[in-house]
Amino acid sequence: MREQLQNVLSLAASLLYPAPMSSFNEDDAFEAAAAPQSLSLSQLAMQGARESALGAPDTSYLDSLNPAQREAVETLDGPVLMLAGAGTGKTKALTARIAHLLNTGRARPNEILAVTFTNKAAREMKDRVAALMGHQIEGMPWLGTFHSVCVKLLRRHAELVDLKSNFTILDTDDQIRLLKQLINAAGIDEKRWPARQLAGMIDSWKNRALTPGHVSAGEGAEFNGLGVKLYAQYQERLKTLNAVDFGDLLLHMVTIFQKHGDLLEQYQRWFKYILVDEYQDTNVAQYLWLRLLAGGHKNICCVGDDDQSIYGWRGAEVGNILRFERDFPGAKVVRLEQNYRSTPHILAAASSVIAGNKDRLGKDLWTAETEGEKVRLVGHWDGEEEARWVGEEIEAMHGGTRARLRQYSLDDMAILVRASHQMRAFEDRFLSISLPYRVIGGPRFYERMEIRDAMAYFRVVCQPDDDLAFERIINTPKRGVGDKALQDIQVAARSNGVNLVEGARIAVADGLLKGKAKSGVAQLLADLDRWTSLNVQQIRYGVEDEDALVEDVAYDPAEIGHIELAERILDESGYTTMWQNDKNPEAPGRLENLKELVKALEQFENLAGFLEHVALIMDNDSGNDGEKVTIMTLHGAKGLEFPVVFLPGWEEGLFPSQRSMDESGVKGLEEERRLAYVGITRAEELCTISFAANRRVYGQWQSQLASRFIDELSPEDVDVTAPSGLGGQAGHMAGHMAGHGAGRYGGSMTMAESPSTFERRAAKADVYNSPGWKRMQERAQRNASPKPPITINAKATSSFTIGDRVFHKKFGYGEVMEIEGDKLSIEFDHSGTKKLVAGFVMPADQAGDVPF
DNA sequence: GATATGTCGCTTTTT
DNA sequence: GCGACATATC
Repeated sequence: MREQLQNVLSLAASLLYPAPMSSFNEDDAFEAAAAPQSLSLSQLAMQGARESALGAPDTSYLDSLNPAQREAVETLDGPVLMLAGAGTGKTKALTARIAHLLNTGRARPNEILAVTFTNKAAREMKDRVAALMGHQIEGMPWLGTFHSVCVKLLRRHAELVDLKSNFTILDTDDQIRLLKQLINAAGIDEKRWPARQLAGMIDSWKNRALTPGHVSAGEGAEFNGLGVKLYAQYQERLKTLNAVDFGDLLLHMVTIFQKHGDLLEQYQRWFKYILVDEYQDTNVAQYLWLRLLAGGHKNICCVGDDDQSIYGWRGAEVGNILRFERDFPGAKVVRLEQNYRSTPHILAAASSVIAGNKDRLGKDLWTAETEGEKVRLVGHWDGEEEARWVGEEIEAMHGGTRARLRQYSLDDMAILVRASHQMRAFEDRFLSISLPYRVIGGPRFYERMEIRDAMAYFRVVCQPDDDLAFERIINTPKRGVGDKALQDIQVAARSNGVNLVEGARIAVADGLLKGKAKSGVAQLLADLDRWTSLNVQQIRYGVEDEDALVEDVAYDPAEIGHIELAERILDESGYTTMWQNDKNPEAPGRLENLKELVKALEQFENLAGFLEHVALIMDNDSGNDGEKVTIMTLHGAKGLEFPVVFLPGWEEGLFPSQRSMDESGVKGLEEERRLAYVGITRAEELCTISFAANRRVYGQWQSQLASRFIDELSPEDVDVTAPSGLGGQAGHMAGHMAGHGAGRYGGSMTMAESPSTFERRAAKADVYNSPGWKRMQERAQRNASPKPPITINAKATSSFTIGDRVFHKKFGYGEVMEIEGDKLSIEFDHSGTKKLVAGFVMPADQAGDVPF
């Protein structure tokens, strides 16, 4: 009770004395962070509600828990490791635990640190806690992803690592561009030493919380002996750009906590309880960060499943979960083993696969269910047939015409692939049969060129030190500024020790630029100044809370809102005009996207807030319109569940991925196996695994071997299903291939023969003995004979005559107007007249064969 | 400096 | 079989 009184008092204090920037003052900083201005009333109301709840706490949320879950929820103090198998209700337990902490008065909402890996998980947790408590939990500012929590902390203490609190968060693209510059400056061949690779190395160092000074000599000498050196230079550049990358968010906070014990102690005291979701996915930096924060009271509850650790390639350490008990002696370990999601066969099949892994903490999943279909296994001739078959299955199940099975909504069905390039086959097929689908994790809205360009403008306006953004916009739209002019500006900036915007100013003033370049840059600078003056810096970083990142700022009526500002930036810069004048068929779509971007701004108070959101939340759960089949990667599917799941492409090299095995050997293979486990356990009622004998890889036909994971499935839980509803499509396939082949490359293409290796594996999988397989084999042979070898020569197909309708990938459809040798003059329907080499276009009727 | 064509390398997985 | 980047040509 005394504590509660204190809480209320300090809360009141926080309202009277705003927190100073970047300082820690326990009495007010956290309060301000968690419960500033507008929340005061609801916060106080909640305090009251809880106090009354203390009299007769409503703990009905405990009633629906099973004994293990209940134990995990009620063991509030001290370290707890919750080993939660797939579908065992771990989110339920986790949220009940938060509710319990609040309900028993152990902590106030803003004293609980709860971290997840994805924004989705964070959102779900927030929603479910709210549902349990019967009202919105407004004061849980520290429930979020590792990254978003760290951004909040880092904004407050930025100066401790020589940053300003309005630092920019760079995405991978910016990171790569920056590294490229450094590699070029170091005078080594960027071809042989690609920036991507360096980025990967730096990432892995950061994941292990290694600053340049801590990288071992051996590792640092990688990358042509320059690894650490470039890393150090990169960090220096980030500092001058006032920017951080993703890894820095964690690493800087670890550094700060390690260096400033007093600050750490204050945070240790503040975060009374710590909860961690998906603990098996934590990397070393995250682990250290958690260990530092939990170091005082050790009230840390980690939830995870070692069998679902699938992010080793990103630096996740399964070891973290395996040694939890050593890190936190006396830890209580609770196993959640009752599965509420899948039918017995699905569960058994998944267990039989994962049993192949060593070093497991070991869990025995069980279910009270008794009914259910076996896992289905289907072999196909090639990837396109696989897609066709899946499409037909989905249609049948959607129509409710599958024997023994109920009718399913398209939303109930998902296709989970190993690698995103597998998605195309399904997309193509579904488009041609008009089966609605949604792709999760595809190219994202915010990664589109026009969106990144627009955001680069916003970035420069918000944070003028952001040279990368400036480089992006300086000649977009064209202002007559080429490489030469940009170089002059860079030199001017460097020799004066200023950012590129200022460098450009100097270059204009000193007459370094001439003609078009000069006037173009001068105009841009004038525009930037005007926009900047209109952009009120409404954020006071360091005093923010989860909902309102913004201090109340008295608006000058002369000032304009950020939405209007954004529109003006895009118009006045000429960026909108640029796309309006663009004749490419995709230009209208890009303008649409820009409109959407401006619309998205409505949800934010200002440009800076928007930029931060975009940097951290690369969500794209748009398109909730109507039923759709979901297509996504296995990684993306973790944490989700679907009544019907298709797992295509179970072939050696693809799944398990060759690369994974080459790079990480047995460890890599085991991670792939866990991925298989994750995939199977996503299914509630029906799980269908498939593989193809042939697949096109890099445009080359390759024969495939059925995956070793197929051998590992327990036979008694699997039905070998014959592909059905096929036949008579040889002509279509040949035509399809010709359509592709007539494209740009057009070299010769030979269809592989049916591989005997495949047959051997198939025999093991018992496919070979099934009537379905025999039929398929026959059919395959029928199809195979007219098909390969097909030799296509681009030149041969390029005999056009005047008046022919043709198709070009970029320019769309058009008509041949003139022919000079192998050059055609084509009048495109939407892109004007162009002169092109014949090999670049295909007859319009052939193009019709190719979806899009 | 901008455009059209050629070349290379590549595909896991993402906060 | 695609896109990023380099080169050639205007």
